[in-house]
Amino acid sequence: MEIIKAKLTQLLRKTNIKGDINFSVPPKADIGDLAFACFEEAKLLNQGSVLVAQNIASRINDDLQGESPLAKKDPVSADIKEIIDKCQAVGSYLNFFIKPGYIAKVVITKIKKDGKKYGINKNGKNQKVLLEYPSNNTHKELHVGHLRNICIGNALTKVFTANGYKAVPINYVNDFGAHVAKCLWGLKKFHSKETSPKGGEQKWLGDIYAEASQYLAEHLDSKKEVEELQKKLEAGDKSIQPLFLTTRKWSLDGFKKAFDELKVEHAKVFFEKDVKSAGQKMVDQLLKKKIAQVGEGGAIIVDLKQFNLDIGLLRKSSGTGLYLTSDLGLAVAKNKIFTKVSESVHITGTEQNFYFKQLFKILELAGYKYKMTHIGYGLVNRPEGKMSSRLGNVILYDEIRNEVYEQVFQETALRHPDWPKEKLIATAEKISFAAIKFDFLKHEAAKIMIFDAKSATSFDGFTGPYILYAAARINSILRKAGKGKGKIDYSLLTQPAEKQTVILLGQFGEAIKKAYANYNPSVMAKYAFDLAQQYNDFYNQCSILKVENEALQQARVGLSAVVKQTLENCLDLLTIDTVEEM
RNA sequence: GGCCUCGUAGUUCAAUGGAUAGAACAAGAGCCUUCUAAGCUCUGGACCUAGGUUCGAUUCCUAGCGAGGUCACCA
Repeated sequence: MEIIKAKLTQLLRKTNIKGDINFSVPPKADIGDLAFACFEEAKLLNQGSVLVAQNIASRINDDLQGESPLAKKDPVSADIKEIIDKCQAVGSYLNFFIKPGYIAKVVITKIKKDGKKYGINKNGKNQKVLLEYPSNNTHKELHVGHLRNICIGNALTKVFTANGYKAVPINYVNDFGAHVAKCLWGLKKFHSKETSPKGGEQKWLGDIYAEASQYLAEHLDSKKEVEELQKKLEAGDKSIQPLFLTTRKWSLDGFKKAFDELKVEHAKVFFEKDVKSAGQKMVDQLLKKKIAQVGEGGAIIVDLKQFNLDIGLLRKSSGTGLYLTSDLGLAVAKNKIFTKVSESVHITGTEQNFYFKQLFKILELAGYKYKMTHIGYGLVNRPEGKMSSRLGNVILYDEIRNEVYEQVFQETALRHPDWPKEKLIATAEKISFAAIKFDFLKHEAAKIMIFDAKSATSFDGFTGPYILYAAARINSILRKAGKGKGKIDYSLLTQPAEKQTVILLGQFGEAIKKAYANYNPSVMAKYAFDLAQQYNDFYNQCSILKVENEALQQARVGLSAVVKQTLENCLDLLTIDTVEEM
């Protein structure tokens, strides 16, 4: 695609165009394949009207193919006939129709050559970017929000990498805050006599935490006990250490299992317990530098009102820390381990948007220079309303995974009664994760989304399984086609469905750039769906294996193979695997 | 109340200020002796309101209405 654009740019330059030359894709294929909009040119003439733009479009069109000397003599315009069927001025646009055979040859050859690397670029110049997610807490369970967080984080890591950055996924586990104190307090107070954790260790802790939170909200006088416990915890008091370490391990083991199956591969995990004291030290330093000050009741604060960011609380009046305290310590720890970081990306829920503005401003005041980005993702709601732990309608990660898997397994078993059980299980697992991940990634991160188990487990339409199905069909064709021999003539691919498929394949690299520019993996989800849909259209319109002409058959098999390659590359950015059959 | 998001078909979601606002689901009508029908084709159906900037606004600005989030000892 770039080659064609470059040649067209070269051509257009000959027609007295002064401004930048950019191309867009017309809304419908029957209008053209590539468009040059003349609005910019009209603006340069200080007459930004639609009429002027229209005149320019038809003037250029005449220059290119009319009776003008340029059209007749210029070698470039002769050369361009290899590439372009025709061009047409429509309104303020100049639309080009690309020659189907030519673009098929160029695009397919390129994908064959690049293989798994097709589509990526080196724009990032190998700069180091830290991506911090999902920043989960011990002593609590993984719920559907964490799942969305992980899907986004995984995909963004891949997108950064595909754009030439050195993306480093890290995690920051909050294992040392008030929530731990609450949980341990609740455990000691209400459950000290129970010997075996109910419903699994992780769930037991989660339940106790929820119970304790609710109790404390109603019994304010118990707060002091919890605070005492937190102080002991932070001081490393021996009376609480063993219980802390045991329960902490329960949580971490549970996380590891989930991370493994979701393919999260953190390069480094930071724990709050290890960075908190460094954070407290930094608070002292900020106090010395007069960036921080003593506030109400002896608490330590930073006044950020001049930045319209209210006041940041760095240390409680009791002397214990908060999230901000630890996050400062985390910044210190991160910079010790990772040098020359160009950007640090944090992925959390949008409810922390304000918090991260404060944090970034404080770090900036403290002298940190690298780019800091917060990606907030919207709440995950249920069709029947808001999710909240108090109402007891939080969906846990395990629940979703099991529910989707059950449904996928049954459907797969129904379709393939002859398959051995291991194959059914392996296939159903892959389809399940594809369904789940795709459902979360097809939405833009910042927006609130509704998780509907029904539509996520559906296999129709804009879903992961739909795309896997297209890939599975291609596999089937490739198996039957066997190995082709000799050179394949891709210029035989001139049917509309073939041409459209090829053009879409050629746009993959631009989709990767756009996903990066917007920090938005849903661009890749949309692309994968579009390509699968386009291939299904081709599949229905053109016989592949049953066509008489053997050369054409080989070309179509070749096209199928590169569609599969591109689909796989695209799904890989979403950490979704394809299946051989389904 | 201050600040930050967001209002698009019945539903869930798209659209760097640019062509007739795209999909998917749901509804209705078709397509398997033919490469996997978890597929394809066709039919209806939408920019919260009022101003402003612009040749041109779903997109930018202002106000209003509506939804959500957040505003120092919570995570």
